[in-house]
Amino acid sequence: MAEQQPQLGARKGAVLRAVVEEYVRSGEPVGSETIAEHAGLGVSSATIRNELAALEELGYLKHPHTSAGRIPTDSGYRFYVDSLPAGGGLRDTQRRAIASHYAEAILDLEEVLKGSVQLLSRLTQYAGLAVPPNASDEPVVRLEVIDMGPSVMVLAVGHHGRVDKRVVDRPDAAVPATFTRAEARLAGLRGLTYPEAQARLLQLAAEGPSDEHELMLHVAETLRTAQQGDRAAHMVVGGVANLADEAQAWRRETLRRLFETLEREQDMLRVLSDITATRSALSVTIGGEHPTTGDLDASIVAAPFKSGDTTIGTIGVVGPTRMDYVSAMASVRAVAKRLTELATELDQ
Amino acid sequence: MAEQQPQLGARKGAVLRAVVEEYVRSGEPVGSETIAEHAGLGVSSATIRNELAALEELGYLKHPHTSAGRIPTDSGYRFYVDSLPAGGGLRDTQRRAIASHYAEAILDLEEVLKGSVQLLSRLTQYAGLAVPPNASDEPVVRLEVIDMGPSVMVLAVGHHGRVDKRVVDRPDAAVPATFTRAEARLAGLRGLTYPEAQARLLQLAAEGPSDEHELMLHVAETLRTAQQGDRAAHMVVGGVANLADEAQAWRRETLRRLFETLEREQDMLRVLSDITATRSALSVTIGGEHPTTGDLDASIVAAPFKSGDTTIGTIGVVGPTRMDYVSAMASVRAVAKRLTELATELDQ
DNA sequence: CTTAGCACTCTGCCCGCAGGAGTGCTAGTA
DNA sequence: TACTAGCACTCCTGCGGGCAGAGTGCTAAG
Repeated sequence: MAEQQPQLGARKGAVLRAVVEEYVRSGEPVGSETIAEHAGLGVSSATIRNELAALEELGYLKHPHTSAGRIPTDSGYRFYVDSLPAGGGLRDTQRRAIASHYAEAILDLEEVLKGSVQLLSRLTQYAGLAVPPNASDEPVVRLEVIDMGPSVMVLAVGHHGRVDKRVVDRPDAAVPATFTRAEARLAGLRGLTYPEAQARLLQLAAEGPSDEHELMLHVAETLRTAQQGDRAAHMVVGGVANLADEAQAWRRETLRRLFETLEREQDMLRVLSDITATRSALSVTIGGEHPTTGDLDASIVAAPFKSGDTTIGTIGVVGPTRMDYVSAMASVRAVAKRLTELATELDQ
Repeated sequence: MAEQQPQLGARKGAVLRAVVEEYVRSGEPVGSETIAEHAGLGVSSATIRNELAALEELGYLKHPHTSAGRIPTDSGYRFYVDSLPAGGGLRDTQRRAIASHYAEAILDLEEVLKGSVQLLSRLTQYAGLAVPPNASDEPVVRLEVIDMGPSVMVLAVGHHGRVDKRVVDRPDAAVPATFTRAEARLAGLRGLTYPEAQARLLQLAAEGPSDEHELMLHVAETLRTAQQGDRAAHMVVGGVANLADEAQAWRRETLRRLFETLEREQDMLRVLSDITATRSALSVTIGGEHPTTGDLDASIVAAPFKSGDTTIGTIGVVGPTRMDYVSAMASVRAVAKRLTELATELDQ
């Protein structure tokens, strides 16, 4: 990472880092004097002023007004984040909180995710969010069509513990025996992956007796949604109250839009998948780097978690661009790591 | 309702109603002049001032400071709400929105609830919330124990379309045949209600072979949680962004606490069950009338919905004490009515 | 019982001003 | 050449005073 960023010269980099850290800490625009005193560079504030002017020229800093200190731009945060060392940054209290949170074994991945999102929001004081696994590579362990009288419930259980249900109209031609036969056929699909089972079902629907036809199509449809769009219905969000904290300087209107965005799960899912598609490990999206976060002054720190070698989901935090990136990144990294261990273990 | 409230005299009542309506509309403390002009009582502002002073004495109004107008106290809102006529109050646009929302038939009650909560939040501009049915009187239509390799998934499906799952440790003594036998036994419980099935399971666990013992206890436990505490996991909340709107005068800190409370589902569930336990139809809780809403300046309007004659859940909205009660009550009443129709129809 | 009239109170806002923070520049120094 | 001290300048912020406005509460009269 640190190699890819434009060269700035060691001191400019140090000054920029100092501005970011001080601004994140205090929330006030940072002046040359403060940096000269605290950053330990051994130069006077006048020299710092020259550097600050240069950094502003380069687009890393900005000025609320003439006689105020500097605050970082999105690019400034970007430079800062890219210049951070790859690991570490976890405070001892955080490390302990993580350890004790996962001390109790929970077997249901969905529950684990909910807990992890809560944990992240407590660790960082931002909002936590997670995209649970979708069902592409997972084997199907159970498919059912349950006669509910006026309707039919279609149920699919995946090997990772995923359960999808849909309630659909009862086909006119269906009689009790239809369900018995259908279930027998469905039992034959166990062990196939979702896409395989879906394909096979379309075939069965075409071949099988006409009263089963419709049922099979419903099951196929259930499997299809389980593989993609339906993830939305299961996005996990927690700790949003943190975003309303006074420490976050969001204007009321921006805050409202932020909450709206968090509720439109489709949007958040697109952001997260955009993020994790481009980068394979821990990724940070800062303000305007993504259109959705841009006009919200929000940043997202997210990391994928895996089972074995395949990525099965994403977990992260949302906070203000003026975020404690060190702590957020360390927390997300650590939680994603634990999740990967857990998921790998649960699946084996 | 209107009979139970303390007698005030017609004009005092009219003045109080005028203050509430004007304050809800404008958000500004209301002065005697405004009322004299708009309320159409045909008396001068001086007379109104006397009435206002009396209403303040009685605890229905308060004064931010000497030279400001009046705003209602919680008791003031209470009087206002109790004096409202029992029905009506739905605007035409709202009526149409409700009709078109339910035009498309959805069979899954859980999905219907999510949609209804969204609908309510849009209708009222507050946050919607709902407690879905628990599983006390419902017949069990399917019970399963699924061998997931290192763990076991217990699955219970209720007749209303409810699905409960739990992932538990795989008993050491279990072999594949254990699951086949267990499922056969579980099939025998179909049609029993949750408590009946639970009782029967404890019996089966005691009688049955030892390798099934543990499985049966897990199933019994799943049924138990489905009947009570577990409801928390399914509380539906929507439109919380509305609460962050500038129109709502909540201080930042109060807003944060409000969001925290909404996230602690247990708390909200207790509030809602407290509410619906005491009143059978549409109920309104205003600020300090309940400890949880008291220091949040929040009110809750909620109504139960039923299937046939039994109450199966609750739906409502949360907003500021300075709420448009007429619109909120009408919307909640109408949505609860539709839900009752739908649930009754789905269950038959 | 109601009302007109009026003195009084308190807020909100505008204004101007002083203080302060921070910059940018220039000239001098290692 | 790179740094620094010094200083003029800019712009925000906070504060006090004064003024207009809203609204009350009281009194006295109808």
